Amino acid sequence: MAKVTIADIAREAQVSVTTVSRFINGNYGKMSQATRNRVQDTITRLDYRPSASARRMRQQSTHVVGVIVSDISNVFSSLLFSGIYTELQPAGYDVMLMNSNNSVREEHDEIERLLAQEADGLIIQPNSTDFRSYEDVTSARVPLVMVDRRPPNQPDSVTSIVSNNREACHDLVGRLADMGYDNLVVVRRLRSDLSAQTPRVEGLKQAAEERHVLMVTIGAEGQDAAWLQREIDTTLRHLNGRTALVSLMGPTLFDILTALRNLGITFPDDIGLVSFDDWRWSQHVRDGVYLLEQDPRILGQESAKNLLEQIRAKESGSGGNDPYTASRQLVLPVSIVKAPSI
Amino acid sequence: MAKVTIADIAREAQVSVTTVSRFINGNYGKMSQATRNRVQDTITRLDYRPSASARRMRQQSTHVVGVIVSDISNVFSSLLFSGIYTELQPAGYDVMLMNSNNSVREEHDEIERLLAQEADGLIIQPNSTDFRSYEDVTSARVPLVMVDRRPPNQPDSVTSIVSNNREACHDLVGRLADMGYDNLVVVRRLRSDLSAQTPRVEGLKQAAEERHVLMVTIGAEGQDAAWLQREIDTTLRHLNGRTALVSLMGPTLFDILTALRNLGITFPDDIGLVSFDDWRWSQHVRDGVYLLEQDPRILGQESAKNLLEQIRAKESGSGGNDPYTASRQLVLPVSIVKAPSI
DNA sequence: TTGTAGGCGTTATCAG
DNA sequence: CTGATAACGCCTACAA
Repeated sequence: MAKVTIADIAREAQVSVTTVSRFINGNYGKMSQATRNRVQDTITRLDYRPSASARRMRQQSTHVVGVIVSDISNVFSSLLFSGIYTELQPAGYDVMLMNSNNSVREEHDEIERLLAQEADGLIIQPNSTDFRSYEDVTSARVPLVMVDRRPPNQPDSVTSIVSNNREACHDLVGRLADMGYDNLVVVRRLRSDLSAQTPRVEGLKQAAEERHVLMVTIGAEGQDAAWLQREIDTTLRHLNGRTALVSLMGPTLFDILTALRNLGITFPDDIGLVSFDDWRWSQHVRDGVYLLEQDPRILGQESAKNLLEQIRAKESGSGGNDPYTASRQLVLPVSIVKAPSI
Repeated sequence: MAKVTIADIAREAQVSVTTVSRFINGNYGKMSQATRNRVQDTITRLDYRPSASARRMRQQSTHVVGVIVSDISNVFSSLLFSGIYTELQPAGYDVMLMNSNNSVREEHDEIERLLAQEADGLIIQPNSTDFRSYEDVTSARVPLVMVDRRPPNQPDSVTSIVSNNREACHDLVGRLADMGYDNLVVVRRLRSDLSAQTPRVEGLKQAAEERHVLMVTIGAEGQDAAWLQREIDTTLRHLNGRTALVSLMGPTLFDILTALRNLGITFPDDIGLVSFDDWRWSQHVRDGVYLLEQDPRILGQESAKNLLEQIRAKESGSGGNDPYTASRQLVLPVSIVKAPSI
């Protein structure tokens, strides 16, 4: 049973392919009710479905959008995708999702694949600190949104949607200092060259200097929970005064809690504890952990909305068919989930 | 700057399109090193990328696989996707991900979209209790894997990959009875017609009868945390003896913990607590919650592996081009994460 | 209101 | 080793 095509429908329904094509595209305008019904019936009878591949050839748009996240098993990514999908699906776009695994190389491959798919637009959570990694996209004039992270040399002509990590961290230190904390132990665990943790560290560092708080950074990149535990233990032994532990990402909080439990360290009695995380499971740990929280779903929605605008700008051709006239720089607020862990 | 095609390369490199096409597909077998280099250079110079849409037209396969999950914001779904992607990406397949939102209607739409995309195969976490919802797929002879849930009337000719929910629950009751529990309060929260919770309830119920344990089910469908709290409170007041609370899905555990805290009920002192969940955050709640756990990533990997086999079976044409000769019925074990909450 | 025919970018089948 | 050319399934001027 070979695939049924528009020609088959035309023959069976005794009409021309043009008529069938018009029907498919909803141009009933000039079509007698009779033919219309006949075509409809034949289509359902033969179980015909127009080939998306063939349509793409004749149109400039594929109605496919590509999304590359850095780690799909992280809750952040799935909520981000959820937000993206919520906007794109009703608009008639299908989404190809790729996981770059925090690797610049894999990311590059995936960008090429999506360009080969002629995706109408790309949303990327980037891994590279060098925007040149993404110039294949811009030089093809493909609508592009960079979300969650921003390469330092990214031009303003490309959309960026991020959280105000830096400021939120700055404010956090102010609060900790006001509460009487003397030291800050920051646990960082970078997984890719480019990370939202970087601006966070910067914000903490600057504020720590301003407020004369001692800041120690534990770089736990590639280290396991046991290592982290030893490191925390050693570090705390060397510090005098009141110390707050800051976890720069959710998964790290998990390891930190294990370490603290094993070490018999409690919060907020022995130390203060703060973490970035995008899901509130930790509110059930003791009396809850003080959180800095993003809303990945909103990041996703805003990304998708802007991407659609770029696509429209490109199609409408008003701005010289340049999608990047619709680009946008957006910084969303990090919100605070208060809890008695500090 | 119009899109550069294979013809442009041919012209610039002074060869025929055939040669370029051969180059693209890696058929260097019969090609002088000279032309080969010339083509390569021209391709990079003009920044040429073959059009996936056009290739699909000429081939029977699209190298695209469609995945429909029931709720992408659930950790289960993202880990499932992660497993699927891990297998499919290296095999050269791109993945379109769709979220059915636990809705049979949306799911149906998405199936149609994926069929229109001529996906080489579909992996579905189904919402419908009636397999006829999926017959559009099978009648098009498109490779299909049903994962996590199984419609009662699904034929064995279609791959099913699920966990042994029923047996795991049966065993659980045995253990609870041995430990001296008299009552079982089961919190169910179905979100779609078809759910992995159904076989779980069945397993619990059967074992409860066998072991003469009293089982009460709280159907929290569509109810919020406050409602659940009241319901738990009332139920517990009416029970004599030792009671274990069983949560049939992760998100519900979250609400249950809130309720218990608000009610001042502790575990394992006042009651026992057990939950299904696919992520171990709850090991940090008190001294940890006893869990029944699936590995969604493995479910995903197995799904993808079988899908690839079906695709190969179809292409090789050995079994009369029928992908379903490679179908498989697989039941993976639920594992137990012990913790002193019972 | 309906039909004809050419072309979208690629691959496969033949010939050289 | 390389080329010419006919499909693939659909859309859209242009005709009728």
